[in-house]
Amino acid sequence: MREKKLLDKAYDPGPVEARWSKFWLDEKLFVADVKSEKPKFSMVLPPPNVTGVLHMGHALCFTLPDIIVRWKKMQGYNTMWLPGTDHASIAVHNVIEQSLAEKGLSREKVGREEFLRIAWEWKNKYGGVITEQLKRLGCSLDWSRQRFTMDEGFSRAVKYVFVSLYREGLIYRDYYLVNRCPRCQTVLSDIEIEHKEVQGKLWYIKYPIPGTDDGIVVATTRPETMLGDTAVAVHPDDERYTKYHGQKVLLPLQNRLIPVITDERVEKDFGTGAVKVTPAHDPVDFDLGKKHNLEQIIVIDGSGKMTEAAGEEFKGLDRFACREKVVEKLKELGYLVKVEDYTHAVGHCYRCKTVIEPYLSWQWFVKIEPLAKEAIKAVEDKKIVFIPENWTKTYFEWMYKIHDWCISRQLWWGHRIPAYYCQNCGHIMVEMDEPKACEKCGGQVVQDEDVLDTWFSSALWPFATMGWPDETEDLKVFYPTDLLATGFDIIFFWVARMIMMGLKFMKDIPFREVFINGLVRDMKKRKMSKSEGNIIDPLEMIEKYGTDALRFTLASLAVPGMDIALSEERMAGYRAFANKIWNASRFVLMNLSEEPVKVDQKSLTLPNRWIRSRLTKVIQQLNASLKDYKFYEAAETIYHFIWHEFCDWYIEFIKPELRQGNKNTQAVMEDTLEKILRLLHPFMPFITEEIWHHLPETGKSLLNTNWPEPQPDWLDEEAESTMKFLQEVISEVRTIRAENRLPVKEKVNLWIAGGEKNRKVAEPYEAAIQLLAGVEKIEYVDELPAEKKLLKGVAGTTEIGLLITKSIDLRQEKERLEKELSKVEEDINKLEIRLNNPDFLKKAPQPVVNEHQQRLAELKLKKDKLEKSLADLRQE
RNA sequence: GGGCGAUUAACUCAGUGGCAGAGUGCUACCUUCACACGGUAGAAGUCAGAGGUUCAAAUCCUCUAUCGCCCA
Repeated sequence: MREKKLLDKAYDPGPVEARWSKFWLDEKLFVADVKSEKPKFSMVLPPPNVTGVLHMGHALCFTLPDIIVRWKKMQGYNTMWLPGTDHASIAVHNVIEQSLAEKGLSREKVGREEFLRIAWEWKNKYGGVITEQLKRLGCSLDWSRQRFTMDEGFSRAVKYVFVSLYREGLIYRDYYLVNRCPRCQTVLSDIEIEHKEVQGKLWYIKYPIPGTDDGIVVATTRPETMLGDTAVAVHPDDERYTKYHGQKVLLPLQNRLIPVITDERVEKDFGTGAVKVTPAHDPVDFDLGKKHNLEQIIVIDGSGKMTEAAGEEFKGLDRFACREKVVEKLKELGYLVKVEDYTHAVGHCYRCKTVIEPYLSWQWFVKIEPLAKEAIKAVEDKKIVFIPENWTKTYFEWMYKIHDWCISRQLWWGHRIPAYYCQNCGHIMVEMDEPKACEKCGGQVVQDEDVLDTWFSSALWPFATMGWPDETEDLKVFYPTDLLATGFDIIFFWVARMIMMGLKFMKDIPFREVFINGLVRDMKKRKMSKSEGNIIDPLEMIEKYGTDALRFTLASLAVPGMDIALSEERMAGYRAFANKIWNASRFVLMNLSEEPVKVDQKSLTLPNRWIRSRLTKVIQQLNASLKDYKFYEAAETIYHFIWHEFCDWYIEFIKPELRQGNKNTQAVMEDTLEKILRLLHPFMPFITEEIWHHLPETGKSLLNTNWPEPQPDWLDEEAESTMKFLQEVISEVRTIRAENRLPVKEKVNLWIAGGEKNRKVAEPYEAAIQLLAGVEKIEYVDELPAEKKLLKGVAGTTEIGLLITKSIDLRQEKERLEKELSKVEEDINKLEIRLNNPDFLKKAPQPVVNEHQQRLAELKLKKDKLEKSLADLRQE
């Protein structure tokens, strides 16, 4: 006797998830074995910000690869999926500064050391939130290998990379115009700037020629920068300005004489064709200034305030206040010619949305071209492939016109730049360890105040997490990784840079495939954002619908290359699916045989042959879909199979056999459910694990079982077509019933035409037909008698009739048949047009023609039968 | 301005040349002994528009319109 562990009537995800989550971790089921003989499958998790809380984007980006990892693990791979968090320089910095501000403090007041102490304390306290949330998603992450981008080993790797690149000349320091966020008080790289269309103005300002009434009118969107102008530029071919070449104009408000220069880069069509040149505050002007040897006058400082150089009147003003004052002043003095509305793109800080200020300063840069070249080649040679493939183009577009990467940040939380300056002679030393004194003059050294861009360290994630620069076992076994799953928004920030750094320092690609998932949006396809208030919180969804439902929803919506419009209803639908599986399993468990039984493949009844044939095809389909990361297709396949084949037909069909105590059917039923649980496990790990443990004779974890192999000898086309016929008969009876308002309780007698042939097929399964169609008695006849009072229908090409006792409204029945007839006639018409076309017969492939002909023949048969039934009806 | 993508049932979306599909919602009936988080049946489409290629187009090509995103 086997122990029967029955299930409750409804599935309650909460306790089940808590239990298995803990079990998987306690039993270390996700921990990879570096000594394993199995082939490896490795991934690194895109490290979420340590400040972060789980949002739907994470949920998607982590659920999809988890499906792959669990699938691979069950397929016998030694899987390793490495988790961790990112130190998120600016984000943490902002948090700490804010908390200081609340206490009336500032980072300057507490000092660097204390600031970092507070930051670490904060990290240790709150940094684990997102990791705990990740565990609730059920991701099979190897927590024994968890890393943090600022842990000791990682910091060493970062320093090592900086020092090597510097020594190779790929990192340099330069006085350059960079993007600075006046609020975050740091510079940013090009790609950390978001360009947004802004309704602004175009101010036309006259710069007079001294001693005349004449002058040059320039147009600008930023009048406040005029205080730092050092030239006016025109196009050399612009005849309007030829006479001014080589002249000087007077800069209003500052009363400085500045030259008129010529340059091809000036757009003749913009404004008046003459532009002011502010080398210290505009990227184009910066280049012009270098080319024409112009002075760089800084009039706006790093906080967005006007400097001394802006003049007594403006100094200390905020840049926008200054703009107003400059405009007012110009107007007053008669220099303002006109003002136009003007829409243009303005750079904003990607973190705090403040308008970026171009800022002239000493910064560190990575010389990117040599690195990019290799990274482009790796993708060109298809050593790394993007999925979907069209992201390759986006990657190339960016890589071809890539700029040097500004990596210094004026923040304290992060990897401090290992550059040391001699206070005596100014010599720069870049070292792993702090030098005691200047190597040249023996003078005292101070370390660079700045830290590195967070992405500089994330770029090392795939190998620094595995112990690099040491030659570890992990690196040998698990690098390069097989797959990286991430969002398209960080292809530039992260993916491209990992490729560059991986190729540079590991001499090998960091991953073979990059799966780019879509963005999760709301039902109106808007981005989810706090300010819109349209956030769907994954944790809330987990509470309401269960993790499995959330995971399945995300999988079913994950069409590669498409954004996801998420809705709660969908999740409710998949919670219902979970409940459906639960109850189907409940049924199976209630009907399990007392003794263990083996399936006898040779003597299976139809439904068993059918379900095993279908199961095999489903496994094949799932493998194909998952191989191509078509999660939606895989989800749909398993959903349809479980609900609409296993539950709707198989279970219903075998009920009579179970009542008769058919042991072989019990065995197939149990075996099929067990395989279903395995197939569904990657998508819905919790409920499947729970149900599986209710089955007798299982093991430690479903995760340790093998992914079912398709069994070619289970394929059974004959069983599938017979089953189809029986399904059609049952459906037709149900349709006739429904259309004629015959409740299931009123038993009817069923007549099936087709004589002995159909008797042979249907007779063994009469019990099932009776049960599923509400039939009392089944009669087999060659043809349905015309004189009988039968409600007639056509199942496939077989005529069936329902003999009823009570009289019903025949008008209903007539309408039904007429409607069906007209549909059939329409289809016949379409097919005939095609089949009467000689070109079609000549040019279409033979199988297609055959298929059309066969379909037409079947439809004609059906039409005849429908017409006959209608005629009978009219006679009554 | 350059690039990418979308437009299919009321909604959200599958569908890469050969019968127009799914889920949800809707309508009607049914509390049948796994499940009302359920069952059965049904209605529902100018596949954005125009042209072209083809025996055959939702699918390939061209143009147009609308909407999104990325980069200047």
